[in-house]
Amino acid sequence: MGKATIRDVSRVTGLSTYTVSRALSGAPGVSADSREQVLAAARQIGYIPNRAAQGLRRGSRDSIAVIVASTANSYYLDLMAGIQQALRHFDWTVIIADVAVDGVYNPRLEDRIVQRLIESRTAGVITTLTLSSENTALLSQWDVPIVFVDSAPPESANFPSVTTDNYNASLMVGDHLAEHGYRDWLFLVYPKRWSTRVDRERGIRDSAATHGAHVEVLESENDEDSAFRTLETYLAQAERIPRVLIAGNNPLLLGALRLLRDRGIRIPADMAVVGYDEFAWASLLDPPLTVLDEDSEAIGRLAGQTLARIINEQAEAAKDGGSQSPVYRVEDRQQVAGRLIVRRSCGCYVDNERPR
Amino acid sequence: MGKATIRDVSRVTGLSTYTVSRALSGAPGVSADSREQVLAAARQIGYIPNRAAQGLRRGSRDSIAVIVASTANSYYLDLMAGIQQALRHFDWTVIIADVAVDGVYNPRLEDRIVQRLIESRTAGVITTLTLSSENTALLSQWDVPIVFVDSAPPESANFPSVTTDNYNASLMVGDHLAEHGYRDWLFLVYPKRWSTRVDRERGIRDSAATHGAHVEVLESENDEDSAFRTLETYLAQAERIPRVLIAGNNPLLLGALRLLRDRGIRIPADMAVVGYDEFAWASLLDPPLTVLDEDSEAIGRLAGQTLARIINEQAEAAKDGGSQSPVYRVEDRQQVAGRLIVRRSCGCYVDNERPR
DNA sequence: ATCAACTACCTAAACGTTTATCATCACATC
DNA sequence: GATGTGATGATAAACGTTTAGGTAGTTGAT
Repeated sequence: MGKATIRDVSRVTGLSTYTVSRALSGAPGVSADSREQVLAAARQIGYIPNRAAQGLRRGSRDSIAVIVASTANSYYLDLMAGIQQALRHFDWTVIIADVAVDGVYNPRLEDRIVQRLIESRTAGVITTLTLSSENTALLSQWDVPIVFVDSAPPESANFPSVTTDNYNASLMVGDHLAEHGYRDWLFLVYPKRWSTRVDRERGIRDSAATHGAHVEVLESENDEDSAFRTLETYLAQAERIPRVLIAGNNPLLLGALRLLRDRGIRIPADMAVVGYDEFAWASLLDPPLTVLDEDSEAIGRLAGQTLARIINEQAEAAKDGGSQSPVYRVEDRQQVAGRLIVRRSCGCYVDNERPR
Repeated sequence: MGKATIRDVSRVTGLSTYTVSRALSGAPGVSADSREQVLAAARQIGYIPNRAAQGLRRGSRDSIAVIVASTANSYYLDLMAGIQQALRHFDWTVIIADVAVDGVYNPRLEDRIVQRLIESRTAGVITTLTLSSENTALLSQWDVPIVFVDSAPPESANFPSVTTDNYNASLMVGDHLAEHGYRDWLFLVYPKRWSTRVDRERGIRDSAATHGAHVEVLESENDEDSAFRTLETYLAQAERIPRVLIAGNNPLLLGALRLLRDRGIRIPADMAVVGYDEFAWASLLDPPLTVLDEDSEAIGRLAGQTLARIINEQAEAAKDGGSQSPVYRVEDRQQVAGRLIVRRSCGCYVDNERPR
């Protein structure tokens, strides 16, 4: 049949819906006998509870949303894995909300999605980008906790955040390049909407300053094709090619590598290359790539744990008749250290990746 | 406040909840004046409808689930992009349900997730793996349409499916290898649970038979590490290394390439390599990889379109008092042609990837 | 025998919507 | 003046759960 309700179970067993409900949820106040009966009957008629009704009645919120802009970056896969890991033992459904259409960020879609999340009374949000202030406010108004990952939260409400320590990461990159003696760097980077940009750029600039290197910052849209074209245009008008290319993230790296290959620019002989974000194929490229590894799985795990804790505390407080709004702690602004994986594209001849 | 209900809007405007409801949904039977008032009031007090209540009352189902096993394969990204594209203009929420824990498929999790999908009265399911027959039956019982992508549906109910034409794809691979004169192939492949395995293997075997080549089929679990170890064990006991390695999918390819690099086996001089599934870095590897491209975005698009049509037809039929169960058509078993992208790992010296 | 304290269960009212049914009013028609 | 006809809106009953408040029945102490 396919649509048995709790009342059907009640009818079949001759017990009230109250008893059935308690029996099914494992709550006390039901004899072992009755419980047995209920479970048997439920199985027999194929009863499966209706989540919408449950949610409505208990005012429960049962899903968690991860907001991303264009999942095309494989970095999200690791992030998601971490999040799933942290939330595995809770009973939330994790949903991915992509605010990009055909790979490019779309503010109207962001609005629509946030609206939608509130409509379905989402329990919490993990966002990989700085949401519009309207949307942040809206979510807060509806008491939906937000955790920012690899993106800057608005200063206002000390929102929790988990971020790579991008500034120090950039210093590591810069210092390593300086050790090679390179003094002429090109930093190809995505727009400031992805706020990690700020710290990454600051680190690179500071490091350059320290070592007396010159750094050019070249902004591209956050996708492979834009990176290709931006770099193409830049090289066309540059007097000489920079000694080093630093790619702000994976898609940009990909676009850049394509261009360099087409141009026949040799790595690292003509131009050394360093990327942000480790990825599966990095060690198999020609040459193997030196990258700054973000450990996005750890970031995801941390974000998931933090969000879970906040939601649970919030539920606790609400049960005791306290405030509905989530409580954020100062120590929930967390940074995860990155690490530099040195391979050959920077000019080193070592390959420190161990086989597994 | 953050929890205005339709009754609050009703109170503020002095109109009944009936009128408010109709006004908000844009249904007829409300004067322009009242509608105006309602909208203004709703905005003013920050009313946002409660999806659970709506769903409960109208019995509507508003999300679509994509079931995958371990998203770690980047092929899913393209697939998802295609699905999202097809469903963009409908009002469903697309959720990803991963039935793998830490990257390995978990049958208990599959059960739990299907249960969950029914609890939340999911509108439809796209699955990338052949679900257990219990779960397929369960979903059918609850009238949830299922579309299988790159996986074999059970023969029973002529479920719709969208698949690469794996048999012909494998013939293409085999034929190309034969042209090179290779006669000793190793096919490294994932378990039969991912049912594309069957056609892929059949194609390879048939092609080998046609060309008088010998093919060894080596089964590994569906992840990088297993592939590495399986191949390692195989090579340890093999008399000589095969002339060709065909990797059944991306994670296996990755594991295999790692091993070959560690062993110092040169590609294609010692061993030619061909993979299934195109991916962004394929052309940048050393050597650039010859792969069979699946066009998973097209597959996703097709699957999304098909599912949308079926759900809508189902809703239509239900409205006219007809049957609730989805109607599947024979022509919804669709195949998408693959194409061989020839680069260098197979032994060819051309690189036919055009720069963009 | 009375009362208290359980246990096991029931009845009925919620939760926030949509909608079937009914009511009212204005106007036109005869 | 009686009647019909649309338009607009109100009332109340659903949808499938959970749960507050209550009622029996049993047991044990007094």
